Amino acid sequence: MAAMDLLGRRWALRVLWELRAGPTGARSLLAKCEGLSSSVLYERLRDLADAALVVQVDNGGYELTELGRELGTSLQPLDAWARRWSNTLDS
Amino acid sequence: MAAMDLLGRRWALRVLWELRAGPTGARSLLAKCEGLSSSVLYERLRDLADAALVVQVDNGGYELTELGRELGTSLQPLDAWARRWSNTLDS
DNA sequence: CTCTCGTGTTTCGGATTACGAAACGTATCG
DNA sequence: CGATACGTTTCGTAATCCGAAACACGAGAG
Repeated sequence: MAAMDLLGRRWALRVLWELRAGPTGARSLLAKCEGLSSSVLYERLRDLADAALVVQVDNGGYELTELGRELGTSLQPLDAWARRWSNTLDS
Repeated sequence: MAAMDLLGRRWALRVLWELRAGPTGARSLLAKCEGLSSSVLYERLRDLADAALVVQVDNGGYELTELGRELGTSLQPLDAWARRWSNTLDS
């Protein structure tokens, strides 16, 4: 499964996750992802760009491509599950 | 997002992915995941077990828990997307 | 019983990757 | 001209991963 090789890399899924909200700057991504270093972020952004899931916009920020948004929506059930799981951890 | 910290680790998602098919042995998982080393596999299996997503069965193999199966089904749209994406790579 | 084969599992040295802070280039605002 | 904010790169250190080897255990065969 080729998609897993890409999404399995550290922070790849998380970065995609954050980009679902819309165009986001690099420094903003770093702020949202606690523990992510800038060097790794740009490496992942290149990975995702090479896979045609992300493109860079005029002002320098990043946003999902059509393909990336499709992946984003198919991540929605995972989002729902993660929220439920997060709640069971509290109790 | 706590789920991302777990699933963001290398091979974590992929191992879960493979376990959706049903109870699977460790050596079988190594065969399915080309490039995965045994040391990392057992580390991930421990991670997933600590998160109550995976349990070890009598004969030594591994299978998803109820929680793990829920996560598995929420991965189904991602599965469908990955297949579509894999096809676009061929053309 | 013993030998063999197929498991799950651990160990460890070398290779790869990630971290984290610093710095560079550029643009904008006062 | 500073000062600030941003995208980006660099680099030494730390963490992680790979990969092969080995160990432990059980099931069958001879």
